[in-house]
Amino acid sequence: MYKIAFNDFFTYSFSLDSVIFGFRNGEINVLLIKRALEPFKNMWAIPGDLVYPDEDLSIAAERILFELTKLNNVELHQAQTFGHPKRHPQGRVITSAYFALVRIEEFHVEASSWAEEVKWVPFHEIPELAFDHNLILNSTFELLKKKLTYEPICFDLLPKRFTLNEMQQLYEYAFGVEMDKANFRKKIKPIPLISHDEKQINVKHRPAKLFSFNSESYEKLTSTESYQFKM
Amino acid sequence: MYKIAFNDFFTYSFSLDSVIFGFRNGEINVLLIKRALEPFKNMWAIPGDLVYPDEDLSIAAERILFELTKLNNVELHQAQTFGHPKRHPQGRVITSAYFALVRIEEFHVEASSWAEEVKWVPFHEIPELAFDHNLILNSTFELLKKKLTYEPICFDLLPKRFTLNEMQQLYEYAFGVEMDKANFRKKIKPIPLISHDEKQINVKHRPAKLFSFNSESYEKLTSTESYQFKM
DNA sequence: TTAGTTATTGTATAAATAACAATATTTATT
DNA sequence: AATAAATATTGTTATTTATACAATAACTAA
Repeated sequence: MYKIAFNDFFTYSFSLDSVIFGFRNGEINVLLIKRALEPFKNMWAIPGDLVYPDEDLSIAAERILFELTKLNNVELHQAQTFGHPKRHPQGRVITSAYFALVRIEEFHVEASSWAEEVKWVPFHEIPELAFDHNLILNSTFELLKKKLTYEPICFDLLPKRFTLNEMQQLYEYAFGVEMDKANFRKKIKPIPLISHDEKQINVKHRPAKLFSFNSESYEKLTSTESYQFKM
Repeated sequence: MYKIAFNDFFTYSFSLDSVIFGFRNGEINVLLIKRALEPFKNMWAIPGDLVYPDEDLSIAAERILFELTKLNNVELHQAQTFGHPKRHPQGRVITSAYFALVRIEEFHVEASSWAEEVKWVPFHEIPELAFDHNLILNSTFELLKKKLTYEPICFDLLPKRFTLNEMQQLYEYAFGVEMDKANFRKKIKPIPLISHDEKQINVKHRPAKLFSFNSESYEKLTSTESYQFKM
């Protein structure tokens, strides 16, 4: 049993890596950056960097994401922490994954700092990434799938006003299954949606009605009744 | 925007704290230790300590748990990570919570190293703990509750052979609700259980039949069919 | 006007949920 | 041995939810 003085432990670094999910053309996308720095220079990665010694984690996650991609005002949630001693070639860097769900069309992204490029990539077309980022991404996607079943987070990915078919496509893409249209609509009956008088435009078939999530009504339901979102 | 050299970031420390859950007398218990060291000397805490610079996280979690409580061979799972800059009075220490589910009666626990005492405490009777351990414990209990609904982990807490009533009590304690006996039995029908010819002994009423979880059958179900554990 | 395409609603059946009643098996007591 | 007390176990019924598939409606493009 070896003994180590307290200060010997202060030889770590700590980073945060953010998985930003978006939804476009029926596909769940992930925001990637191209690294302009060693290690893994020119490889794609999820945006992440080291935390300042006095910085709270969620603050740091927002700062880092903004520095690399100019993405701002997104709600970041913590996922898993990865700490294999050799995961970073330059030293012991433990990292926590964060994730956010955004409406792609509402946000501007732009490569900045040491990010040479940024782009949205459909989850099922993700290339080999720097560090253990494929591992991080896969584990975070699993978390997303779980949350999709018991929290109304699909509405953070969908446009403010969406068609029921878009909502169905999101679930179909996430879980890799096909669903029956009629039954899907029955299943989501308990979810408080606002049905608008508006319809799709510029589609070359019968346009679908637009809906939006009624978050006020959802808050009431969850606080008063024993309502539980379920998909 | 201030600039920091890479090495300035290596001023962290990293710890792991383990929440060990057990089930006894109809109550979910948590294993606590009494700290023999500053800071928070003499306060109760969940077992945790610093990670060695070259140590993988899950290995470290096992080592630390054993050093403090002599608890061995338990399956630890990662929960949330806590990193508030002021959470540790002696420096920047980020910590990841781990948790395990054990059968109290099968394991020997014993205070060791800088743990002065160890004891099992029912979750609803937890005192004020050192550091942010109440926060960690509560968030990990929430995670446990979620997992209880979609994974057959209650069987890691229950005795190898248990009565259906004990199983029901576990869920009732976790979720703070009363359930109907008859309906509970119908609800768990899809779960593969082995019904034994054995009964409770030393009870002063009609003894209940003993069951055990059929994990082989469960593995088959999850791999072949589209079976999903659900409670 | 009509074919093509997708949106939306309906119907019938099976399965799961929930509330409550009834019966069975054991221990403790007379 | 008979009976009360306590808990285990199974049944019954009505209601809701899930599943498969059919039918109808609304729009575009030709």
